[in-house]
Amino acid sequence: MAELKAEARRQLAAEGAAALSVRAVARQLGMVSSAVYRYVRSRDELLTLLIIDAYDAVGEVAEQALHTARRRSPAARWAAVGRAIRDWAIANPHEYALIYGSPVPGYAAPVDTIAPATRPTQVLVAIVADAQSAGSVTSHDVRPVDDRDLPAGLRSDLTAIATELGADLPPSLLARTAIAWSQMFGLISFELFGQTRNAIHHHEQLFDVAMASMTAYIGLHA
Amino acid sequence: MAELKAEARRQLAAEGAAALSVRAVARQLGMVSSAVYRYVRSRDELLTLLIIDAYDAVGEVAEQALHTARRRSPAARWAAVGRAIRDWAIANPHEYALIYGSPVPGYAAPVDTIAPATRPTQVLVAIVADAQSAGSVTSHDVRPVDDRDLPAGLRSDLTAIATELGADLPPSLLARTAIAWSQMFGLISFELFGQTRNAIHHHEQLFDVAMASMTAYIGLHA
DNA sequence: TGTACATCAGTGAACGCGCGTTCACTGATGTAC
DNA sequence: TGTACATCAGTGAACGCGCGTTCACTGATGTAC
Repeated sequence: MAELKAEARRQLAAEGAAALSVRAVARQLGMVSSAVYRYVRSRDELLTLLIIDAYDAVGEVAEQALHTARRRSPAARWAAVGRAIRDWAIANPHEYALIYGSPVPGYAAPVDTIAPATRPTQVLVAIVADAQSAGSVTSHDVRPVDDRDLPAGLRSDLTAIATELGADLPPSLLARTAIAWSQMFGLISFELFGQTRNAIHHHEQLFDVAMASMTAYIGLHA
Repeated sequence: MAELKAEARRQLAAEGAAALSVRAVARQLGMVSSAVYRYVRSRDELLTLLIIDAYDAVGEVAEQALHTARRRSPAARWAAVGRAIRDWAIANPHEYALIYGSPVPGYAAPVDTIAPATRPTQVLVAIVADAQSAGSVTSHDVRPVDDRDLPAGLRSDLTAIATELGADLPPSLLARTAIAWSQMFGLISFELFGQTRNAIHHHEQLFDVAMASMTAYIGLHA
């Protein structure tokens, strides 16, 4: 089973999710294709395993980075986690694409993927929540400044998310966090998917500037 | 030829890029698969046509939105273009995924796609450049405030981009634009690719808040 | 200690499928003299 | 006005391929009495 997953991961890394096939995995493992069905109900289930693994891997990396940076400032912690996620994405582009890229056609993510999917997000939210409860989030003039800047529907979404994550975060702060969070993944995706090819060459520098910028935008102190 | 592209687009919309096949297109058109080769050298060329069309479509939509909002404030123009891009993405999710999602495995984008790919970006940059040359960009305290906040490598990338686009933009301002730009596409991708499923339900409201937030961040006045 | 039996990993053949691409061809339409 | 010829859109068969999945099976390993 471990070998199967390892080989599937290898093929994912080499060719991408679309090219992942039960037969190729079996071939590489020196067995007949039907033998794989002893371990896995279908190709989709194999894909699900890989998706969960990928979320766990990036979640692990994020948690590890936060732990290492735990004594530093909130802004430094956010940047450290961001950099760790980016490094992981660059090292594992197909795994990144599998979970943060376009959905695999015809594949519907089962419930088992939900929990691992939230791991990296939880790490980022925890940084902001900690800073907030330590009273160190700076107020500034870039909206949403406070909860009155948010329409009711969005405000209730954000309140529900905060409750779900057990974080005591005002919706406006969580909104800024979500915006910074999507900025981060947007930038990684642009870099990885080639959108900035021929234009940006110093991606790491841009990423660092973006992290500094976005932490200031959220209100995390340096 | 027009019918061929139309049918290919229809299949792309229905099933996604991975499922797009020469044979299926031919079948739908009531002809034999080999007939398609009279119009198109290979499946990859067909894909390239669709990619160019998609970039042109979203570019067109962005340009149109800017034109309609041309008398409004820079911030309102940015938001209008953003909303237009998001609307287009929601209406054409597979086309969006084709150009802004994970790259199609085994497909290498040819040179012909470069020019159309820059169209939406150019619209956004133009808004900022206009505001800048009108002297209406607000300075603020979120880095990068000025060019000294940028490392040399990134600064030269950004200078080159400004020159390329014929825009007179200081690197720091272009950096903020790029960050806001990737925020916007990150948010659209998260929404479209299901990353915020079960958490955010009022995507449009979040998007509008993000646009307001990011224009303030760039320094565009409302 | 030895035997009968169950479990389990993996085999091999087959199913029906769709794919991209090549190739020699047909028959209708248009053009030149 | 009529005929010979070229162009062109599309045909039909074939190539070789890889895929997911099912099914009855074999043979080794482990377990119970």
